[in-house]
Order: sequence, then C-alpha cells, then structure tokens
Amino acid sequence: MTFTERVHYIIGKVPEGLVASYGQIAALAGSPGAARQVGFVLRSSNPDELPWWRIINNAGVLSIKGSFEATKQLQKQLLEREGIMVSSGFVVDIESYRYRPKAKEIREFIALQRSEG
DNA sequence: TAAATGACTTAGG
DNA sequence: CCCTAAGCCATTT
Repeated sequence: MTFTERVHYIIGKVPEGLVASYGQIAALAGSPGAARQVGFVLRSSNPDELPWWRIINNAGVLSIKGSFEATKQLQKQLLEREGIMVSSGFVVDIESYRYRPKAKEIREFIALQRSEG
C-alpha cells in the first residue's frame, strides 16, 4: 500500500464529531513528519468518499488555502453539522475534539504499511 | 537522478 | 499573539 492509499484509509477511519491533524495522519500512516504530504494528497485527489473536513492543522486552524477558500466555508459548515464548534476565525479547540485511536486501531494502521490491501 | 512544491510543525524573537 | 526560519518528506516536474 502506498502512503497515499494509507492516508485515504486512515482518514476514512476518523469518526464523525472528531478531528485529526495532518501530522497525526502522517504518523499513523507510518511517516511521522510527513504532514505536508497529507495536505498534498487531499489537494491533488478529490476525496469525495473521505471526511476530508475532519483534517485540520495542529493549531486547530482550518488550513485550506488559495482557491480553496470557498471550500473552507464548506468545511466549517460540515464540522458544525457534526457538533464541532468553529470560531469565526476558522479555529477549532482541537484538543477537545481530537481523534485518539485505540491501540488496536494503531496496530491495524501499522499493518497497512506492508499489506497489499 | 535532481530540483521544486506544499490543505504542516516546531522553535524562537 | 504575530511573524520568520528551518526542518520535514511523498509527489510532481
């Protein structure tokens, strides 16, 4: 499984009502420090099947940029729909909503690194 | 192969 | 709290 595929899979596992940071997803995908690549994945692909709006930066800020500004408004609405409070400055209290996978899930994610799935 | 890019992160002023 | 600089590493050129 490639890094991109693992990122897709792991983001798909983030539950409704919770959020995760780019760095968190990268670490779970087996590449700590590859936070920017997670953003790269979401930018280059159109993850219609993924809860992409649950991915924000580690400061709790909705980090979409440039031509994605309109999408940023959508992201805020999607988060609020799940009960997550987003300030007018596109900031979330990330520690209150952060996704914390159980040891079992973490083991599953690690296993992806050497699987074909 | 090598250089450029970037929905990030951390540390320091 | 705002800003800058440097580190990071998969993808893209």
